[in-house]
Amino acid sequence: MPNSTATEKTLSGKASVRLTQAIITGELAQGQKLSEADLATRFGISRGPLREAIRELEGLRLVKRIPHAGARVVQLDKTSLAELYRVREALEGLACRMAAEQMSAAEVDTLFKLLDSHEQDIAAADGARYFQREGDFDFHFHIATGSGNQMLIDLLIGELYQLLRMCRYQTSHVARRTGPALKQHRQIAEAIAEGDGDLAELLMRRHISGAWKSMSEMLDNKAREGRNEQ
Amino acid sequence: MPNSTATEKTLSGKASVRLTQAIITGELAQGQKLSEADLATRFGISRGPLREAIRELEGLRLVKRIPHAGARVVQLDKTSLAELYRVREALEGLACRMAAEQMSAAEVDTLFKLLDSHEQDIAAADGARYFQREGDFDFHFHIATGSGNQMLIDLLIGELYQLLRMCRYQTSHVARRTGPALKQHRQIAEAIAEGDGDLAELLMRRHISGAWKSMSEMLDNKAREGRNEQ
DNA sequence: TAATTGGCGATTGTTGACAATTTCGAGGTT
DNA sequence: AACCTCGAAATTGTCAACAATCGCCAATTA
Repeated sequence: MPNSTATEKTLSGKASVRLTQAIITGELAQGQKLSEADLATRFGISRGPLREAIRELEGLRLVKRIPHAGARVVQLDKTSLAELYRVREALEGLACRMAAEQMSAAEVDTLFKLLDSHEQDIAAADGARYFQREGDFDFHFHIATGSGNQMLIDLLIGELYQLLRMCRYQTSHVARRTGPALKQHRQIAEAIAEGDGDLAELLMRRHISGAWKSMSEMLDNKAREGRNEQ
Repeated sequence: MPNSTATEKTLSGKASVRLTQAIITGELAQGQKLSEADLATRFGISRGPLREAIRELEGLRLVKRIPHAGARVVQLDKTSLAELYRVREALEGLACRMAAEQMSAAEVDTLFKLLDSHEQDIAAADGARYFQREGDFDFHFHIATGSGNQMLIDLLIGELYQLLRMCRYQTSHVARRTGPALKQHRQIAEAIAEGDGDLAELLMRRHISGAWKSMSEMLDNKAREGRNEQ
């Protein structure tokens, strides 16, 4: 529940969060065309606000619009995901370094509490699911915010994370190793607590490039399965 | 003339580029409110397309919108600029590394031709002006494009560079040392030509952090002058 | 006199009808 | 049979009127 923009009172705002949800959950499939008339009637609003909502999602990079040809949900093929992770590594690396340099003691404390909470969730029955679905983002969210760099925060939370959520949600059915990830999170948190910017950035970059490696393999497996099924 | 989006046939598209120009040149001052009715009549269009244009600029981070309270041109104070340059260093560093890793020979050639052209412009009478206003961007544009990472390209060209252009255009009256910048550009281009990603990233980061240092000093001087005038 | 509240004006949000453009299919031609 | 052209339907873009919300100023009250 990010909802960065505090715009939930206006119709276009409501439509925007609803559309975002629909896209992230896959209710609107990747590459699917967004018919203005259809969606407007489905949401019970006029086409005006709906168009603005679509433009808002365009800003979040969740849809691509072509004049006179309509808007489609963005397509995340393997190439795009590789690009996304590469950019993410650079930006989150920076965020992590800045967080280490200037997070307040209270914020660091919250960070560790987050980790404890996640550990418990994982111990629980369906913890793995929860962790991979949204819990993981709490950690990265908190670090991004802790960077204190508003532009960086906007870029990460407002754009990259939406795409990541979409990708992750739609591949959440496959198993994931949550153990290593949590251990890496702890290491990162400790580097931040010690104010070691160099180490914090290094660990975060390694964490993300590892996540990409894992995701990349998974996509290959999925592609192979798909071929075999046919 | 970036105009990434090939949308110039629709009214909202035209209004968008016109607004962008007005903001970058300072014809619309920073922090100024954008009245829908006023701008619509000034552009000879209806409020509908104009609203969409404003939302487009919101995506470029050139305006900030608050529901029921209107849109204002973004305010670039020193803090925001520091944030911008920090993010830019990370992203252009990455772009430069990737460009070094995989730019084609033809692209590298174009890069050097660009540098030659810039050198001549500087030699000319008002070369310094031209260089600082737009010519410099050609160089960074080309490297961003050469990274081959579409997401990175969108982020740099679609968002960061617009803000930089605005900032630079509006401070273009002050003197700038163009010599060192051009020399650094040459060094970067050579690192790219040799495929040395590490060096290319290092040099680009240094180039940008140096640019920020120079810009930062200039802002301080300006602030001091302002104080003395009063 | 200072703070509060009420209403008035201005601005933004929303709507449904209308215009322009693209797309898709039918028909004819080579 | 394949290709091109033309036209109609569907979709997007634009408009002007209407409704809702916010900010400001004045009147009122403690």
